[in-house]
Amino acid sequence: MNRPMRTRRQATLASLAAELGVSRTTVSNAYNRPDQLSPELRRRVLETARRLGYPGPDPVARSLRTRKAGAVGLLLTENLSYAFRDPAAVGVLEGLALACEDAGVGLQLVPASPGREDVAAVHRAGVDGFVVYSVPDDDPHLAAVMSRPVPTVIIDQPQLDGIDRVGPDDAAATEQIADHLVGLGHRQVGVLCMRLARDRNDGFAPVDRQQEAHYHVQRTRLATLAKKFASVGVEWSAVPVVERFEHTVDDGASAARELLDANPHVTALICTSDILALGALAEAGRRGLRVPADITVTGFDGVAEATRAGLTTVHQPVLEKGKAAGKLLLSAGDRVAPKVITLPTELRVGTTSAPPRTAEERWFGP
Amino acid sequence: MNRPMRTRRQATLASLAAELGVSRTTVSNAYNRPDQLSPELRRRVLETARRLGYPGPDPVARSLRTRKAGAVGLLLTENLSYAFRDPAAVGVLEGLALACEDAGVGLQLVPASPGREDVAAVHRAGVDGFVVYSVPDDDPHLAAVMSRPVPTVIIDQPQLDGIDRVGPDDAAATEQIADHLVGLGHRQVGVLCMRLARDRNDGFAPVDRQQEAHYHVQRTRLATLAKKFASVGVEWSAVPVVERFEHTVDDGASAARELLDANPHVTALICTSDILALGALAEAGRRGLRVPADITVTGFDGVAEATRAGLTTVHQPVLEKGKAAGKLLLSAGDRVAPKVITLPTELRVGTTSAPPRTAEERWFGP
DNA sequence: AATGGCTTCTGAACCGTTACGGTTTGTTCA
DNA sequence: TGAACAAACCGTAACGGTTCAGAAGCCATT
Repeated sequence: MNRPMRTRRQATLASLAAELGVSRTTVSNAYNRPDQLSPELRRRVLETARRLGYPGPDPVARSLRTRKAGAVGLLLTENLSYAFRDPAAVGVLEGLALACEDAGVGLQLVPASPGREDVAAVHRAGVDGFVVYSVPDDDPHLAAVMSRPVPTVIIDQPQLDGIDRVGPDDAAATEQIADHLVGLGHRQVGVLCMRLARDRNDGFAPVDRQQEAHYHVQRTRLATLAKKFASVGVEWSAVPVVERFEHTVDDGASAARELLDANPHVTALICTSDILALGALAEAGRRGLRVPADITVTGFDGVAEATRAGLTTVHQPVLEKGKAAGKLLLSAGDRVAPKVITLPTELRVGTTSAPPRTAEERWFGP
Repeated sequence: MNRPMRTRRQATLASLAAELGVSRTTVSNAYNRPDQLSPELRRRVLETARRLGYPGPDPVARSLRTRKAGAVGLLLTENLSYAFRDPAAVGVLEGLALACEDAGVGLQLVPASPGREDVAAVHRAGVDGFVVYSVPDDDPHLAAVMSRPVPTVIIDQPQLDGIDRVGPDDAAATEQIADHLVGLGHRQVGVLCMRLARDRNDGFAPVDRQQEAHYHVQRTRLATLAKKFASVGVEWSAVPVVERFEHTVDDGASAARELLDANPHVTALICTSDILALGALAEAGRRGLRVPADITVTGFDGVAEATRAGLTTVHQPVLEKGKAAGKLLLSAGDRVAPKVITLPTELRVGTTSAPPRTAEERWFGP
């Protein structure tokens, strides 16, 4: 405790009313509807409140009565650090926070611990709605949110029956980058991707694991890459895909190392996030591979760091994504049918992609 | 609305009890104290709940009765984008979120819009305590938080009477960097700082504005620099200090430009944040100034980007700062006296600081 | 047969507020 | 002079739970 402990029970609206000899309604009005009572009485109420140390109507009691919590909940991935370390996630968070601020409602981060399946926090959260971001399809927290009788918006998740959704067209975005690489002539590619399921698997991900991935975004991107490259004759099951549970630049680098050690002839590293791609660039540098002359590296998301590094990537408006989700949630109730917002993506060709070296060049230099 | 609208009024604990022909207490116990009723009855309760679409006890009503909201509020600077763009702030946020997750409580970002002095959101937030971070001393939201009868912890603020506080020893940290620069021989220095008050002033900040700064951290850092440099004979009022309202790399660059245009003989740019320092580095590069041969640049905070850039800076454990604040808040009540946690700082000499060039070198090259 | 100790369930009080539909008082105006 | 109306204030009934001190029933012990 860090404030001078009030010796007796906190003053309440009722005790204040009693002290003043007015009804509780009047005190309530003094705070909420100044036009409902004379300025003089209001002044007296407020002054007595100050004298008695009454801090104003209790927010929780008010919420109960008005059936408005004045906050929305955000459920995000099991790993909190991920959300704060990934610039794309921070962008979404910021956009969401901005939308909430605009509307004057709070944004509550709901704890969703990974280990203990402690869904209770979801039930305990006093919020008027939920935004769900980057959660695996089978996460029990997601199910818990769905069981709450409040509006919900999901970001970057597969379409759920009757639920608002915000996200880019991941398949189209992936096609853009795939077309770019195919057009440049790359056929021997490798992929670095983020975690595919809730269990840890730092290493190669076989095709079945790719197809069964619980993270919608990763699943879609991999599936689209597979389709695109298969269409130009690449046997996808032979394409190395390295997965990382954690999502850091260092993990991107180690994934690139693992992939290149086993597949030195790869001409392009396709990364399902910019962060991983930045790591791949670092690893390429360490190996003395020039980018893009010796190897092409591409990312995903188009975060500021990637732009600065000249990374070829697909940009998506992460801030807008969060904002749109917030607005959607806060305008629920106006609608009757669920709404889906698809955000535009844009291929940004940087300085990290080029045609592959020919076999000759590879042996004898350019 | 995005869920099949329940045609009639939501089921409540009472209606469920009535349906089952048991008391409300028993239904409540089915959810909160499974050991208080027979497994068989509990099963029936839960099953009937499912059938009736009862989502479990209402969080707000529960909060009212138990007097626990299960969330803590975070009040941060007027500018939300700042909090998400500054890696140091994100670190604090992450630490705080981790502490909250550990304790299973939510973390609610309380909207504190800059323009409209809408303090209502602070009063409306159903939280068990507040963390206040990086808010100007005279912000009305801060006053509003103080008026709420809940524990509060402040980060990076001046000591407030009877309030827990977490922060580095900014004065000591600043002395470290000042001593380093003085030791190298720098006497002609310039300073880039963040906003000093709530009004915008992009430009030089005279001494009185520095002294009256409403942001505690900035005020302390400037005051300590002034003291240190004065002690070696530098006339502080002649030292150029450029202020920026926004806190971005670009603003750091433009501030450096403004300062160097007016004071080309400056040998060291002291920045009160790493972000500004990164901008200063960029501007130095644009001018063809070599760092540290031609000019020394230092930062503050020790964020990852700064380390990567080899910036000389004072590191402070931002993640720990947030964590400590969270733990402190969540353990309030155990204590009776307010607690102050001072975090260690560490001078990290990178590759951006060196002795100043002599006048000769400046004219004729090294 | 009385006593004590479980387990299981209940009744009533309470948490602090706002919504709703009034009543009272005073002023205006035909 | 009295009808009409606005301003100011009030009483009651929720809002949806949790909690605590028992009551009822049952069994084992003394």
